[in-house]
Amino acid sequence: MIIDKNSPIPIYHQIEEQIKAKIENGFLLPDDAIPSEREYAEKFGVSRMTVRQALNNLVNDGFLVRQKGRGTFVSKKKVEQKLQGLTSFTEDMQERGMKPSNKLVHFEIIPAIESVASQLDVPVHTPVYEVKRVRLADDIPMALETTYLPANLIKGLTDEIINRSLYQYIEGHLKLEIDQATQQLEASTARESESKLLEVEKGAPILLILRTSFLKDGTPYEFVRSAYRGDRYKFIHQMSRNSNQS
Amino acid sequence: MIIDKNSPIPIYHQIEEQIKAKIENGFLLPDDAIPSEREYAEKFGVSRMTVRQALNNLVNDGFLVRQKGRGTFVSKKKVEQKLQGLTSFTEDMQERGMKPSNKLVHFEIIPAIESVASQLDVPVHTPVYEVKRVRLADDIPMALETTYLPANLIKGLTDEIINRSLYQYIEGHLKLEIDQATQQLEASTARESESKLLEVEKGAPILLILRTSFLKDGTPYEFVRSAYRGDRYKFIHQMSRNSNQS
DNA sequence: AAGTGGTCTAGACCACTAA
DNA sequence: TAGTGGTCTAGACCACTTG
Repeated sequence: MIIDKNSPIPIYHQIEEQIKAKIENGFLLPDDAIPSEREYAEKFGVSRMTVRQALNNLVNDGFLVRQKGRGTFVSKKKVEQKLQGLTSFTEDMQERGMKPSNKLVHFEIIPAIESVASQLDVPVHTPVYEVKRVRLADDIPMALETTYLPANLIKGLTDEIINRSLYQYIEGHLKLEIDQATQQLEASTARESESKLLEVEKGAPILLILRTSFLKDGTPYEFVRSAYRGDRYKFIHQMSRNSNQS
Repeated sequence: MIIDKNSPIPIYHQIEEQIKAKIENGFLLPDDAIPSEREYAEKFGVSRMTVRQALNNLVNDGFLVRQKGRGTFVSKKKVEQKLQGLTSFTEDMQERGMKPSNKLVHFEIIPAIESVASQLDVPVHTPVYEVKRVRLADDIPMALETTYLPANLIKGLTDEIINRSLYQYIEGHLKLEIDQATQQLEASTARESESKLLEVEKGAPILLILRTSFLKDGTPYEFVRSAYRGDRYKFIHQMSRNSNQS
């Protein structure tokens, strides 16, 4: 382990990366004590505060745990933040080791009904794209997904773009910055029309996911209603305690 | 604003709390610039590094945003974070404006079966508390919840503690630091036994939530299986696109 | 008693932004 | 050019844990 004091990369960041690498490569194992802050400071020829800045970042990222009077230790898990964050159906299935595919049921511009308009924060009857797809995993139906997009925001949409990647079109071509989404999950049972497309019995368990997605400036750009087969899909999700204690 | 240098509470924490209070009380509004680090240092008669530690914590908690060369500003949102993070049933129902209550079905120490043992990362047959409760909202059944806790970690549990607040006992009395949890959500239908306790028809939609919760050092301390009534409960959840860039 | 992380000081130079 | 946050130093005393 060696650092370059003349590098434009901050020293604390260099230290951080090297310790992180040791953890990820297995040179440092869970529950191992790492050298003390003073040891690192001497070894690298830097001040202890600089070492602390590196360690603080690793603690915040969940790689290390401090214990007063004892030392600093490698975290037990660092449960990978995998399925965190906004993922598309395609990304989601790939994470799960399945092959995603689509069947476009229909694609058209319609005037927004009230429930859609309110989610997208536009007046009722504003033109919106309605995209209805059966989502397959390993060629078996997984979900029935209906997406609504404001036509004046997501311009020039074609069925070809949808089949390639909607997110890439929005971020890459339209240069809009996707920020976050709110989801609602609830249990339901398959309606007649859904049961046929999903190839399950009528009344079979369905996981309904309603998602409204926003751009960086807060504009909603997408409202999605997905009906997942209860027998095939589990939604997985991580959350932390300290996100909002005040 | 004034700080007490002789207080056992660290100075940076005192500064932190006072700035946070100003934001929450509306004395500092979103996009407002706060005084510079040097101004704070002089005003409080402390070093700039101490001020920085306070501001860093507020930045990490999402209250402030730094901009190189410009200054430090109050975050736009911070309201959004609501139903984020790990919440108890009690907190969850209160957020939703409902009155939470419990009915203890049973409470005992049993040897862990395989599925529970693997979630809690202990050998099979290790003693665990099993706590089964009907969770009510406005006096109507909302969920059937079964919690498993390793008996050698969560010591001295009584039904009274459970009825008060399990989390407060773990954090306040046992001094363990709760960190994060992984959840699995799936749609199912009510079994005979569940339908009776939840007061729904057999076969009614059920939202199953399986949660494994971890301490700061990565030790799992709790595995919970909750069966929520599909007709009464929706799980709400926010996520951002850039959650995991390192 | 020795070592650890937690807190804190009083400076310093840098890159960046704004006027 | 003046002011800001970003980085860094070389110390210090504290409370805590362990031998």
